[in-house]
Amino acid sequence: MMSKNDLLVLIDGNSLLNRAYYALPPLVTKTGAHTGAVYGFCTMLVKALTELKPSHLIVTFDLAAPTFRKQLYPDYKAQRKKMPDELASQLPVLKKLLGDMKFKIAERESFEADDVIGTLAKSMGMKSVIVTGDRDAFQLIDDRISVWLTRRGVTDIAVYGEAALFAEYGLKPSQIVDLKSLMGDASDNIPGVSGVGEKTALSLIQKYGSLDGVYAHVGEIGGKLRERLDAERGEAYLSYRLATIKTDVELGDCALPDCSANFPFASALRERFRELEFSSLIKRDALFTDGGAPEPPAPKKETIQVSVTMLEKPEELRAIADLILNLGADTAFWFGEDFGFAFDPNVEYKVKLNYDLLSTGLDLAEALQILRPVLENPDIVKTVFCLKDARHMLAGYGAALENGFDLQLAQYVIEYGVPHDGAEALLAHYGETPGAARLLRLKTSLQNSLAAGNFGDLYAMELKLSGVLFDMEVQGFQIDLAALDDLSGKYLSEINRLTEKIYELAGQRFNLNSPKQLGEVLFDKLKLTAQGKTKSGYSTAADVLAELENEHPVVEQILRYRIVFKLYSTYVEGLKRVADRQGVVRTSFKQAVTSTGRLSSAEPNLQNIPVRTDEGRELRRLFRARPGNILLAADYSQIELRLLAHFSNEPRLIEAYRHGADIHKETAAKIFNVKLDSVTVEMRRAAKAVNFGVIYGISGFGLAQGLSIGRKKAQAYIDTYFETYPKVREYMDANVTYAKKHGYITTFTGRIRRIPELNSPRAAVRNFGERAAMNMPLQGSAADLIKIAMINVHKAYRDAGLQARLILQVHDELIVEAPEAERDAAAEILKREMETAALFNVPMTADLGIGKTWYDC
DNA sequence: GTGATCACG
DNA sequence: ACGTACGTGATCACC
Repeated sequence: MMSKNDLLVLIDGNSLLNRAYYALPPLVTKTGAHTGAVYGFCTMLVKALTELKPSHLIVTFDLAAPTFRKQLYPDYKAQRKKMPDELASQLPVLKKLLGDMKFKIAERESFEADDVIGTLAKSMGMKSVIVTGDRDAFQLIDDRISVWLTRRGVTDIAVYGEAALFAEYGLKPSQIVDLKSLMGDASDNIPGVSGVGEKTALSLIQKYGSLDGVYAHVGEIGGKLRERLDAERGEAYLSYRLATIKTDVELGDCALPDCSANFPFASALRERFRELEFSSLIKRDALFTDGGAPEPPAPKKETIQVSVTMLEKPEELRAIADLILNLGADTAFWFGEDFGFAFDPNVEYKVKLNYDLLSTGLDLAEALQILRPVLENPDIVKTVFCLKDARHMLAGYGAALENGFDLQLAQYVIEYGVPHDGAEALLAHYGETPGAARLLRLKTSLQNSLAAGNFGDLYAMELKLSGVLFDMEVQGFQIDLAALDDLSGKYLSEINRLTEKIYELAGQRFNLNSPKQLGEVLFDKLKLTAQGKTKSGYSTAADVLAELENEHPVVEQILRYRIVFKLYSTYVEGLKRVADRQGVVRTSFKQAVTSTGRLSSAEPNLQNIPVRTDEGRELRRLFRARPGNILLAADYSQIELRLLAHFSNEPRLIEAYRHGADIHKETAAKIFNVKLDSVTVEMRRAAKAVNFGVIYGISGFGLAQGLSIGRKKAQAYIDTYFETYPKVREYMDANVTYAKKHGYITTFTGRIRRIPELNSPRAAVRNFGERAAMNMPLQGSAADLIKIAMINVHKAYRDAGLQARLILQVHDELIVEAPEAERDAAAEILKREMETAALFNVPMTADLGIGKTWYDC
C-alpha cells in the first residue's frame, strides 16, 4: 500500500553528469583524479534528496550500444562529440559511488536514459519527479509527474508541471514531441524541418495542435514555409519518432522495494567522500545517519509542516474564497508550476486546473472568477512574486489585483543580486521549497528586512511605480508597419549589394556575420594589420576596422554592411516580430534587474532605438502617436553631472548650473587654460568626454580610448580637471572610502548597492569595485529621480482628468502620448513634475519636444 | 549557453 | 604590476 507521501525521484544520470562537468571548474584530487563532474552530480543529488525527501530514487544511464533511434536514423546523434576523457573517466567512479549509496541504477541496452525514465515514471503509478538537464523530458509531465530542470551551474533548477509548461510554451506535455518534430534538435541531430526554429514551430503547434494538425491545414500556410513543410514531410515524421520517449521498455529488474531512497547516507559513506576529497559534503552532518559529532539538538531552522489541500470543484474553491473574505486574511498567490494560495503559513490550497478540457478540475478563467472578490478587495493583502506580471495575467481574464505585496520588489530594494527571475528561484535562495505557503512566510521575513534596513519608503516607491509601468505596458507604442516594410526592402537590397561587392573584393564567399571567418579573411588571407585582440582570435570591432580603411577597399564596405545589417536585423525585423496586428509594440519594463536602480526594457528593448546617427535616427519616424494624438518627449539635461554638482558641493559646478552656463565649455576653458571665448569645438568635445569620464570613475586609459588620444595626454586632462574642481575628487574618494567601510554605497533615496568586489585580492576586480562605488550614487540617484517623476506625472494626469499617458522611459527621458487638445496642459505637467520631483542645490532642467513622431520630438 | 558586436543612456 | 571607463538588451555564430 502506498502512503500519501510516497515520491519517486528519477535521475537522468548522463544528463546531470554532463551538466556538472561543464558547470564546474576541473577539480582534481591530490592523486590527480578528475572529480569535478562527480562532485557536481552529488551536489545536485543531495539537493534533490533534501528538498524533495523522496521515498524512492532511481538513477538511469545510457548504454553505449546502438539505440533503436540509430537504427531508425543513422545520423542520430552523429554530430555529438566524443565525451572528453576527463569526463569519461568519472562515469565508473560515479556508478560505484551510487552503488555505495545503495541507490538503484537502471539502464537498458539499445535505449537511452530518457526511455528508461519514461517507462519508470509512467509505469510505477507513483508521484514522480524527473531530474534532468534535458527539456525533452517535458513530454512526460502529467498530473503525477513533474520535471526538475537544471539550468546553469549545479544548484539553479526550475520546476515544471503542467501549469508551468503551459505558462512558458503554451503547450500541453504531449505537444513537446510535435514541437520537436518541426524544429528538430541540433544536439541530438534530429533534423526537423529546415528553416523552422523554435518560434515558428511554437506558433504552428499552438495554432494547429499537433504535427498531424499542421499537415491537415498545410493549405492555409503560404510561402517558403509551406514549400519546406511539403518537401520535408518525411523528415518531420521521422523526427517525431526520434523525439518520442519510449514508455514501454522491458525492465524486468526494477521492483519498487529495491529502489528506496536510502537517505541520509550510511556513515560509512564519509570514507568514500574523503577519498574523493568532497570535504564540503563531509561537513554537512545532516547528510549522514549518525548526524555526525554530537548533534546540536535544535536545528537552526524550524521544520515547517505544510499541509496541501487540492481543490477540484468550484464549490470547494468558493467556500475557501468566502473564508478569506470573512477573515480578511493576508493571502499569498502562486502562479507558477501550480496555481495555489495560502492565508495560513501551514496550510496551502492548490487549484486543480484542467488544461485539455477532458481532464477533471477547474478552468483557470472559472477559478479566477471565483477568486475575484478576494483579488479585487482593497482590504486584503495579496502577496505575489511580481505584481506587474500577475496583473497582466489576470487582466487577460478580466480580473484586477488591488493591494498587492510584491516579493520581487521587496527583495530587490533589500539586496540586489538575488535571483529575480521567478518565485522558485527566490525561495530556493532562502533554502525553501516552492509553494504559496512559503511565499506567505517569505513576505513576513522580507517585511522585517525592509524595516531593519529602512527600505520601507523605497519599497513603497517601487510598488507605486510598478502600477505606472503596468499602465505604460498596456498602452504600448504605435509603430508604422507599412513604413517598416518599406525600410525592410530598402535595407535588404543594400545588404545584398554589399554582400556581393565584399565577396568580390575579398576574392571569396564567407559568412559576413561571423567575426571568426571575417578575421581569417582580413588578416590571414588579405594580410591586413591585425590587432589580435579577443580570446577567440582577431578583433574585428568597428574601431579596429576603422584604422584599416586605407589598407584595403573591402574594409569600408564591411563597416557599411555592419551598420545596415544591424538596422535590418535588430530594429526592422526585430520590431516586426514583436508588433501586434495593429502595429503596437509593448515593451516589458524590468524593475529588478540592474545594480544601480535603473529600469531595463525587453522584448522589444525600446531603450536602445538608434539616435546618434542621422540614418539610425530615421527609425524614430516609425514611432508615432495614434490618430488625434501627439507625442511629448522630455529629457533631463545632464542629470548625472548636475547630481555630481549637488553631491560634491563643488562651488564652480554649482555656480555654473545655477547660471545656466555651458558646462562642457567651462570645463574646456579650465582644462586647456584658455579664455571662455577661445574654446574650440574640439576642446569642448574633449572636455565633454572628461565630464562623462568622471561619472564613470575615470581612468587615464579609459579616457584615452574614448578620445583616441595618448594616455599621458588623457591623464593630464584628468589632473587639471581635479585641480579645477577639487571637491569632486574629495567626493569620489569619500564614496570609495564609505563603500569600503560599509560594504555598500547609497543613492539619495536610501537605495543601496553592495560592492563585494572592493574586498577582492585581485587589483583589477577591486578597481572595478571602486569605479562602481563612484558611479552608482550618480546613476542610481538619477534613476530614483525619474522614477519619482514618473509616479507624479502619472498621478497628475489622472487628477487633472487628462487622457495623456506615459508610454516610455529611456533613463533620463519620458515619452507621453496625449490627445492634441491636451498638448499644452500635458506638456506643462510633464516638465513641471520632472523638474520638481526632488529638490537639489542645482536646478534639474528638463527639455521638451513635441511632435507626431518620436523623431519630430 | 557564451562571446563578439553594437544599439542606447 | 595589471587591466580599465558606468549601466543595459538583441542578434548572430559557434561550441
